[in-house]
Amino acid sequence: MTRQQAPTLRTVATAAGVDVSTVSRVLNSGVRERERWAGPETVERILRAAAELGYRRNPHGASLRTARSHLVGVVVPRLQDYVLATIFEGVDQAAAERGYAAFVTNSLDDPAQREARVEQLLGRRVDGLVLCDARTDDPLLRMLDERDVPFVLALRTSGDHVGAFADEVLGGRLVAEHLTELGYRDPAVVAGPGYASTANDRLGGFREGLRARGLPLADDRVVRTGFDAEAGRAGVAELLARGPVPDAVFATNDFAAIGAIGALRDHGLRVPDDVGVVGYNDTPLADSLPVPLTTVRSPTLEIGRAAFTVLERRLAAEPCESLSFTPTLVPRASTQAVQR
Amino acid sequence: MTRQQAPTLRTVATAAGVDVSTVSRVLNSGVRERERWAGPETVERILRAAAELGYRRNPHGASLRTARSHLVGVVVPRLQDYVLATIFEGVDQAAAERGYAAFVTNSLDDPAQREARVEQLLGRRVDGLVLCDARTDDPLLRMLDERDVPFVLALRTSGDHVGAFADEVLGGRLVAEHLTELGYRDPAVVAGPGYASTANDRLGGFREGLRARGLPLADDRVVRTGFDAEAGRAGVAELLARGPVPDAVFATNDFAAIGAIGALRDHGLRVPDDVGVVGYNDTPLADSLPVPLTTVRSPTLEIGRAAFTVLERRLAAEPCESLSFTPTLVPRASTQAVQR
DNA sequence: CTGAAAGCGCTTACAG
DNA sequence: CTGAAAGCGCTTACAG
Repeated sequence: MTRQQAPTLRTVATAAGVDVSTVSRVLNSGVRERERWAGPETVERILRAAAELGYRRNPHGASLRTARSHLVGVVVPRLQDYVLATIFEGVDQAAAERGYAAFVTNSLDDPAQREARVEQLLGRRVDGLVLCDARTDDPLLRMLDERDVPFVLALRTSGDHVGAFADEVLGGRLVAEHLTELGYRDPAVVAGPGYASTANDRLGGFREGLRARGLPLADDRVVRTGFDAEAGRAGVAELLARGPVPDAVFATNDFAAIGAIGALRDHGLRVPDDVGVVGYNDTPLADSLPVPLTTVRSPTLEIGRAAFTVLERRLAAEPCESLSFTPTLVPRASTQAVQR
Repeated sequence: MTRQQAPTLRTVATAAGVDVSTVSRVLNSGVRERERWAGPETVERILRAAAELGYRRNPHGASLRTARSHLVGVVVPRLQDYVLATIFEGVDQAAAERGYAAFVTNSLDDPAQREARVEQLLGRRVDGLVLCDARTDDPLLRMLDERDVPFVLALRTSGDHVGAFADEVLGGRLVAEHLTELGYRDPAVVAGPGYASTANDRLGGFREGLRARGLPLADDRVVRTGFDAEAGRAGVAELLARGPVPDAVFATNDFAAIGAIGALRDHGLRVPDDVGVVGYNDTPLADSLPVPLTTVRSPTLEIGRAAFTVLERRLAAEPCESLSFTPTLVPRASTQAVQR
C-alpha cells in the first residue's frame, strides 16, 4: 500500500499549530461566521494548511458524531425508465448542491422488493427518502410515518403525503382538448396501472375534458396496462380486439405510445392518417420518431429538484407543502385535423 | 421527536448480558465460524436479543473503525441512457448481494464534470469506482492509478485497464455479415463519438467485416456523432447531403437508429424498402417500433454485474483480469433481402 | 478567541 | 470462550 494516509483534522491542526476543535469550527463555518470563531490570522493558517494537505472531511466520523449522514435514498419503479432517471437526476443535482449524496434503487413497483430496498437504505442511515413509486393505497407510507422516517413523494401522489408533483389531471385535459379540437370523436386510452396516481389522473383529466365537450369516454375505450412499449403494444391489440377502430389513442406514456404505433401498424393502420396518437412526457425520442409524437411535456427534472427541496425542509422540521408543476401540450405530426 | 433511539451494539450487549465485543464478533461472523467465537447458548442469546431489538449495525461506526465503507461509486455518461441505466442496475445488484451500496453519477462525457464527480465520490469515501465513461485517451485513469484509487472500467475500454466489456468488434462484424448476406452493397455508418471505444470498435469490426467480403467502407460513408436519437437524425442528414443514398445505415446505438429512421423518412425513404437500418443494444423499444429494428444484443446487465465482481477482486488485492461478453445479432424487419 | 475533553458506534488486537 | 481497552475522525458543550 503506497496510498498515503488521508489527512485528518489532526493533521491539519498540527500543521496549523492549533487544536482540532478550532480547525473543525473554522472549516465548518461559512466565510461570514468564521470570524466569530477564530482570529483572521488563525483562519488563514488553517485554511492554507487544509488546502496544502488536501484535507477532506471524513463523512463517517462526522455522521457518527452528529447522527446525520447527509445521505438520501431515492426509490424509483425502475431507473431504466427515462422519466424516472430524469427525476433522479433532479434529486441528485439538488442534493449535491446542498452537500447531500443520493442513493437510487429500483422497487419494480413490487411491494416486497420495495420494502426490502427501503430497509436497505435505512440501514445505510439515509437522513430521508424520496419515493417515486407511491401507490394509491400505500401501507408502506403509513409504516414510515409511524417510524418517523422523513420522506417525500415525487411524481406519484398518495393520500395527502407531501412531495413534488405535476398537475396530471390538467395534462389529461390538455390531451382531450387537443384531440377534440382537431375533430377526433372516438378516442381510446391506453393507461398505466391503477396503483399509479399519474395514470389515474391523466385518465381522469382526459375523461373529464371529453365529457366537458359532450363526448363521454366509454369503459371499453380504456385499457389499463403498464408504462413501457410492450404495454402499449398489448393495450392497442386489446382495444382492437374489443371492437371498432378508435380514431385516436392516448397512451399515458411515450414508450407506450411507441408500442401503440407499432401495434396499429401491425393491423394495417397508419398514424396519423387512420388513427391519431398522443403520448406523455415528451421523451427526446418523441421528436425523432419517424412520425413525431404529439405528447405532454412535464418538467420532470424540476420535479426531482423540488422533491429534494421539500425533503430538506422536512429534515429541518420546517413546515412544508407540496410543490406542483404545470404540464404543456406539444402538438406534433402524430395527430392532425380530421378530414370528414 | 418520538423516534426511538436506534439500538446499538451496547443495547444488544446489555440485553444479552455480554460484552459489546462479543456481540460484534458473533454478529459479524457467518453461521459456521460463530461457534469459534462464543458458546452456542451465548450465540443464541445474542441473536435473539438483536432480532428482538431490531438491531442494525451503524455503518458509519464500522466504516470509521475499519476504513472501509462498503460503498462504490459508478460514473456513467448519462443515466437517462437506457444502456447505462442497465449497466448501473447490474453493478448495483451485484454490489447489494455482497453487502455494498452504490452511488451513481453523470459525467456527461465532460472531463471537467467527470473529475468533479469522481472527487465527490472519493470525498464520500467509496472503496472503489466503476467507470463507464472511459476515453480512448484518458488522463483521469492515470491520475487515479497514481493515487492508488481502486477502479475498474465497464463497457468502454481504455488502454489495458481492467474491467468488464463486450466484444464490440465482433458486434460490428456481425452487422457487416448480416447486411452483406442480405445483399446490401453500399452501407453507411452513423457512429458514436471517437472518444468512446465502443463506437470505434463497432465501426472497426464493421469495416473489417465488409472488407473481408470485398466491400471496403469509404470514409464518406461514415459519420461520427453521438449516441442519441438526435445524433442519428443529424448523422443521416449529413450522409444524405454528402452524396447518393446508401442502401443501409448502421447506427451504433438503437436510439441513434430511431433518429436515423426519422431522418430517412423525412427524405421520403422507406425502411426497409429503400434503406435497411441496423441499431445496437437491443433496447426494449427495438422490438416494439412500427418497423421492428434489427440490432445487436449485448448483455449489459451482465457487464454491470461483472464489473462489480472485478472491482471486488481488486479491492481484495486479488489478481484480476477483464471479463468479456459476446454479443449476438437480432434480425428484424428493418433489414430484408435486397431485391435487384 | 482557543483548547481540552467527551463520546458517537464500531472492531480488533490483547489478555485471561 | 469472553471481556476490557483503545481508537477510528469528527463535533460540541464547557471552560477559560
